[in-house]
Amino acid sequence: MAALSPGVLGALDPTSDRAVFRQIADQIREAIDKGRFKEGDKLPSEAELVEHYGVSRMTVRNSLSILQTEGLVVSEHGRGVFVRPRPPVRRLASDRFARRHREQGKSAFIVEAEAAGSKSEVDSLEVGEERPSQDIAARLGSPRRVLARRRRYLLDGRPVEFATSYLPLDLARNTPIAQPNPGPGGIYARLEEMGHRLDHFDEEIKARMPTPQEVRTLRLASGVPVIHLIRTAYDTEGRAVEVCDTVMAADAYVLAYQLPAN
Amino acid sequence: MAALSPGVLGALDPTSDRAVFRQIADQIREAIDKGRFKEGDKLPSEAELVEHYGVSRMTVRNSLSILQTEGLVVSEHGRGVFVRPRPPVRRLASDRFARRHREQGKSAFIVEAEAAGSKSEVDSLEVGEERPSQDIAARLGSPRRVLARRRRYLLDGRPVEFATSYLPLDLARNTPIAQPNPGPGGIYARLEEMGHRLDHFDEEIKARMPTPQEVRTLRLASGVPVIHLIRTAYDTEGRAVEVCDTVMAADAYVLAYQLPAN
DNA sequence: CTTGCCCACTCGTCTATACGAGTATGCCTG
DNA sequence: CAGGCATACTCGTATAGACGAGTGGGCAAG
Repeated sequence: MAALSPGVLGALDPTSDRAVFRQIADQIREAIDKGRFKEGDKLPSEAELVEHYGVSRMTVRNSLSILQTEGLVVSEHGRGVFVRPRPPVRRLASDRFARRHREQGKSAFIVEAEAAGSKSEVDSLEVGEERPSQDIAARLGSPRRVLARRRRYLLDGRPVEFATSYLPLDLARNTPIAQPNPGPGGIYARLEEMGHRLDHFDEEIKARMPTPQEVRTLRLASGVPVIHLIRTAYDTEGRAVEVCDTVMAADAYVLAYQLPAN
Repeated sequence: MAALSPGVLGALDPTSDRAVFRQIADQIREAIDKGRFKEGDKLPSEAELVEHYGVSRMTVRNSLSILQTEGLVVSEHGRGVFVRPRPPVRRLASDRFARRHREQGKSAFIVEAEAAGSKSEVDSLEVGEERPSQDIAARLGSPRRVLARRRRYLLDGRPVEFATSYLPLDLARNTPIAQPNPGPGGIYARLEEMGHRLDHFDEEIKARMPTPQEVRTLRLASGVPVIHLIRTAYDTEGRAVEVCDTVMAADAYVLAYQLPAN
């Protein structure tokens, strides 16, 4: 039961006014930053840390909970506390909705995933009519009812994104868009076939901590924020034809945009 | 000392297998969501919650710490625990670096802030030469040394963003760009005057929890992630002339992009 | 050899207590 | 009335102990 990780963690400074649990968190954080604990490594158990620092278990747990909310470590019941592995990230390029991609027939998500060598799935597909929230209604020009298409995307079995598309009912009712599978190229291809040639998209991006519901849906570790993206699609007549509300696990994504300088 | 918030919080379900501290957190969260506690409101004190639920103080604190990491509440030593107020949000439009804005002479940040009726400041401006990190070097075409310009932006006295611009030394040395104040229109205006007509920007966006250093610099409440934006500016010859690394308080920003559909 | 159980070790939940430190209020003093 | 102090109330830090529940390895029985 002696120090299982000899020399990796130092001693406390009793003269410091920094709280003990913060000092412990600082030392572990530094050890991770410097690579003395690597991705996936098991940290010393709570009991070992109690032993090493001569503090009570609650103090140690307090330290570990700090590192957990920072997203540095994850704890697994019955197994230990581990340095959080950095998952592969998906890069979302700003041209992912370009017409030329649509014309190839596959959905943007699947094309990109396959290019990255990952296995992708889409599940919990729900399609139905509903009353839009105030925010969605405002973006769509205040329709009374909308068609909502909900789906969750998984990458190599891990849920990474949950998205809902909203379309005005007068536009989507009794069309392939109201079917679970709207056909090759997705709903944007169908919209264009129906005469709504797409002109541009507006995207709004926020980041925040997930709600408990989002934690479940995306199986998020603690300390992982979400990226909340709201995209509005406009046709060439300036009408908003779709709003897509997407919540992404922030540790699985990097968004890329290209902006002209003029 | 009776229930100071009569009826707002319910009772525990002893038959539930949901942990007590989670049930308490659930009830407070629901009360906030439904508006029974409003922004800035003081929650019942820990002692009152202990009384109300008949649990120990550590259990109550555990509940509150959940809500804190979710970003729903903030605690203030000696005062109480409060529903976190949603700060005013700065909207960053994707045309904020358009040439027409530059030609007006003011920096993008200040122009936007004034338009929104906020008072803006820039502080901790540091300009100096340094060795670039591996990542920055790769984006700039592997220069050995770079000019770094660091600054922090404040809105109505609150720090919201910390940014560092990196430029290849051969391009920036002995130019106004190496001065603390580069003059009207900022460094992009100077670059264009020097013959580097800007063509486009690449922006990469990630979200994550802040480091302790970022918590201090941006005075972040717990439960607030950061948005990490890395922008690379290219001139018309395809050369990367600047990389700007920006860390933003996520609760203060919404990023907006417009994408063409073709 | 395989199956199943037990046990040791891990983190999860909860209690009870103590003292420290920051804040606000009101009273007392000058 | 102004200033300062006492006090009560707030959250912060830390201890010690108890039991529960998930995991994994080893041992024993079949």
